[in-house]
Amino acid sequence: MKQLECKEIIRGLPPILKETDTIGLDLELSGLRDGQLHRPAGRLLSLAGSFDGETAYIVFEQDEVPEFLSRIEKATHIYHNSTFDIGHIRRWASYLERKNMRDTLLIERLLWSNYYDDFDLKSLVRRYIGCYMPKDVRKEFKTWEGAMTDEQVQYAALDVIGTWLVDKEQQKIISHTDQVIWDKLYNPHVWTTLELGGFKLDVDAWRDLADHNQKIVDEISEKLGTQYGSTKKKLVGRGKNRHEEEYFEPFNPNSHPQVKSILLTQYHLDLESTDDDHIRPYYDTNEFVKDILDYRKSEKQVSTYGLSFLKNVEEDERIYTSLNIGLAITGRDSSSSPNLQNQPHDPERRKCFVAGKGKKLVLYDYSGQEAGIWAFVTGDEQFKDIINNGKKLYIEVARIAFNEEIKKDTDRYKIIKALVLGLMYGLTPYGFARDNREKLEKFIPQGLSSKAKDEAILALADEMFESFMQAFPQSASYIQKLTSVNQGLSYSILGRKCHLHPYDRQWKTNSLNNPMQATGADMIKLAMRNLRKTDFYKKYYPEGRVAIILQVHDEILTEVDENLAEEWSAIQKKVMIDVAESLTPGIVGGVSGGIIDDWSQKD
DNA sequence: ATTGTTCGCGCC
DNA sequence: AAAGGGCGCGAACAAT
Repeated sequence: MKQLECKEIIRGLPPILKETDTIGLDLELSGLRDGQLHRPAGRLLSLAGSFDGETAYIVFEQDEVPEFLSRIEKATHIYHNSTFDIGHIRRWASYLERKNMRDTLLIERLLWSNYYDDFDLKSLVRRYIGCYMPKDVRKEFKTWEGAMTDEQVQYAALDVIGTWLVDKEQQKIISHTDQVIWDKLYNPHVWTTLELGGFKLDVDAWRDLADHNQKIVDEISEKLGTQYGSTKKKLVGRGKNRHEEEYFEPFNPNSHPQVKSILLTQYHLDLESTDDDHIRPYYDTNEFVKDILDYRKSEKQVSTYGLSFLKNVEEDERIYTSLNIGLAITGRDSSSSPNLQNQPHDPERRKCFVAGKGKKLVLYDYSGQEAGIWAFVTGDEQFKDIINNGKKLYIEVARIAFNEEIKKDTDRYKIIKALVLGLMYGLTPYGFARDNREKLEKFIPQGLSSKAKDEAILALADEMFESFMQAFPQSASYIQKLTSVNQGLSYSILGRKCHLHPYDRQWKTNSLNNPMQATGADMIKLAMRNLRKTDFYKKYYPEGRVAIILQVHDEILTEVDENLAEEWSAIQKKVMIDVAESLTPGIVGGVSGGIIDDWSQKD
């Protein structure tokens, strides 16, 4: 394959550009913190730009950044992964939200989500330009000191040439809907994301938790290590002295092969997996299983959520996550470095995430977001009635589909909840029966043989599915419609695409799941954008008195000065509800939450 | 030694 | 044959 070329490199500032110009831009930095590339650390190596796909202009001093930007102010700016570049550029120059900005990475995801799985610039240059783009030089930047070499300058130049060329091709194929989604949702979301505040952590409390769990881990590890360890032989020494020596290798509870082996040889349990679902049933009757599960629980707390997590805490005792915009195939944002979207629910854990001094947290989450979106996309009048009249979803479903009255938190309630949620995501009766075996068992005749029991459980699951379909014909026909023919594409309510591969055995479940998850993703992005557009935010964000901290898919967390909390809380609530009702008109939007001091509190 | 894959598990 | 979806992270294991 032909290598991507740059005709000319001009070391210096670009000319003044016009409104009709587009310029591909890229920063190179050295000394970025490992795994914290989004944080303001490191030294500027270069800022490069190309507005014709042939010539690259490049500067090396941070003092030149403002003048560079001022010369290209009128043009459309193109980045590949804009949050990185813009986040760093803002360290050296004022760089305010602009409409004429595009991002080849994010636009590629809008165009080809779940069709391609590589979205790096090199892949895009290969796909759109048919050229090879060498990337080896990039590794040198990490620790580079002093001026860039000619080879490195060449690399930086090719980056902006590639970005400019790819953008040109993307603009040829982008649909009107994609364009609207970019302009109205994704571009603003980039700027919103750039302004995420840090989440204050109670470091001492975090350490206490780590210590506590470490003790449990050590105890169980010691006990099991000795009890289930084995004697092995190894060769030691050299020449004539080389001989076999016996040694004791302790059992490692972290090793699934070892756990599996013990279960088989000592307890005659031949399981296909040692995960929670498979071994939990033996928790009360098998001490080994109990120890393993207790161990894993605490081990998780000391590994993922242990002392090493504290490397993410910065000098202000805050954690600044990186929000990866629309990275999931459904368009959800994910959080990394560290991931704050999967913090355990234990109150003790959540208590570590606190409001700063003189501040409050404001948290709202969409209540029953899935059900609302389901009611909208299916047009199911019964679902709409349940939601819009504030009735309890699972209790109503039980009444309508099964003609029974159930109470919250009973076994029957849990089963019906699992059925309803599962149906929206493409669950089959088989899967439903498998995952809810123990609960379903209580509703079949007792004293059956194990084979007859399996059959009875599956029959019950089938029957429940059938009853639901009969009772909710509009939902049933929606499911039927989406799973009978693969149209190749699935859409969010805003029209954001997800490709369904014809030979992917998951296409049916994706076609049911994607509109739900993707619309939820649109909703939360829109809500974040609209929060940022409020007068309140525009006034107080620059003063450091309010900031969005995090979104967790159906939940938005902000931090605000104590004396402004009531006002902001009302705004946040209204913005979130309005967004829901604008995306799913005819469905009453609902949120729950309020003002709190730490993340363990609901409101 | 370094890199990639799998498993298991935390969240919505 | 498999049998709701989407993520990120850490440990172990396998391969280079």
